[in-house]
Amino acid sequence: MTSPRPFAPVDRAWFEAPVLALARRLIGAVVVHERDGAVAAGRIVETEAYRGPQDLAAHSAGGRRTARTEAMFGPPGCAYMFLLYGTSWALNVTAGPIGDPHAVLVRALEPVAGLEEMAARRGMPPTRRELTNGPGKLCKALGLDRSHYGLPLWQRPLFIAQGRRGLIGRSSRINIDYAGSWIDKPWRFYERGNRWVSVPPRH
DNA sequence: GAATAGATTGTCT
DNA sequence: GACAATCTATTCT
Repeated sequence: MTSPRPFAPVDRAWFEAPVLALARRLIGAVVVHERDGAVAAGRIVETEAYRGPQDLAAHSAGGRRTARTEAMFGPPGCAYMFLLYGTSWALNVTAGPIGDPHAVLVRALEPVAGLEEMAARRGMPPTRRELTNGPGKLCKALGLDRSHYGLPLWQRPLFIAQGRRGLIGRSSRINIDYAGSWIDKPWRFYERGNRWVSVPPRH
């Protein structure tokens, strides 16, 4: 076994794209978290775009700007972390120019490095889909939480690296029943046929 | 495999 | 005090 190829952060300009384009671009890219000399990383296989202030599914709907949503209003390519149901953290990549509260939710990863550490954090074998096939699960596997709020994703210790592109599909978003007609927007992107996608889309 | 209920806490009303 | 871009265990079939 050779040691894993080192991951290189993408350039800051890589994130400068409309939120839907960025959500698509992120499929196949790799999230890398370095801590204490250890690397945990996973290929992104599922994302969702959130485009406030118009999008009622976004936390920034109606231009709501609070301590929680502040990162969405900042520069693109930063981590917007938030807590779900009091139990799970979720990772978003901010998008759009400064002032436009857009973000891309990372919903599922295919583990590519640091498998043993991820398995230990999740308390299960690294071969299980449940290791990283959901927004909360992948944050727990990578060791991400509140402390990563607002970090730029073009530099260590938490960054995006280039990865192999796959065939991309799209569908409506998951678990946003409160969002009226915005439920139906096809703003979820995923890699077709990848077993780590959280909810297998019906085609 | 599908459906259901309970957990648990930061954020906002 | 209510709620949430979810996860897990449990109870069916």
